[in-house]
Amino acid sequence: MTDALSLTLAALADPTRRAMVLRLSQGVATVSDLGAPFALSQPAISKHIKVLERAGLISRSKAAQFRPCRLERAPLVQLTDFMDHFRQVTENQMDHLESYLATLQPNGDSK
Amino acid sequence: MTDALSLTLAALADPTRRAMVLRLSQGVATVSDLGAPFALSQPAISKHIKVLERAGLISRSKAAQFRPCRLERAPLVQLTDFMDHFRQVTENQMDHLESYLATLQPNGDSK
DNA sequence: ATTTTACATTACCAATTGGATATATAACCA
DNA sequence: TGGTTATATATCCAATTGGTAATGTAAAAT
Repeated sequence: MTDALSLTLAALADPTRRAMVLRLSQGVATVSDLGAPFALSQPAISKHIKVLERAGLISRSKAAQFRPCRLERAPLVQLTDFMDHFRQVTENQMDHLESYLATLQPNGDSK
Repeated sequence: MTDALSLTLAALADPTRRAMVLRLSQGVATVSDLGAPFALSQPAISKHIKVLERAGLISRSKAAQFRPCRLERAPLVQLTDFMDHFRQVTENQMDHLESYLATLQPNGDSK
């Protein structure tokens, strides 16, 4: 399971890491920031972050003792592109309802 | 890792299973159909399919000796909804280019 | 009735994962 | 200098995963 998309999906297949990534979608955060919400040991947090980093979902810089993390868009874009393959399957009932209602318009011609 | 979204992501974090799911997005297929493209033992195929089933991504019916599989939309919708949280991050340059070009139209008013 | 087809289940294995504790490193602070 | 803060690394462990070969089962086909 060495390909990029698999790494991304595996990294996101954990609620702790998803919460971290959601947090990072609001802006940069340190390792401690990311770990604060969880009742986990510090090494456990470091491990989770390393998984995200290995998947390319985040990158880390350096500032004093801190390692600020920020979200990277490439893997998210790749995953979104993959999900596009299922557009036909996932288009929801609201969408269908809208098209259906459109056919019911009192002047229901297409132009 | 027992929640629905984690199960879905873990199930998709494997190229074999992603290929199966893509195949199923084109329509129903039997277990053998799904396994045919891969150099894997039959139990390995059955295992992969069971992972997809456990994640709710597919359901199986019965027809003679066959167990036709079909894609279920709910987990895909849930995942798409999750990805929507990153819309701001993933909106691509094409989108931005389009909006930018719109501002350059020779009669660039909004209506 | 027997064989074949399609699939599931079992038992086993190596590798990976998610957690913990304990220890190391490195920068800031007093 | 010494202590504190932020983070990483090293072990260790149990559970899960992805694969295999062997066997079971149920319906179809001959």
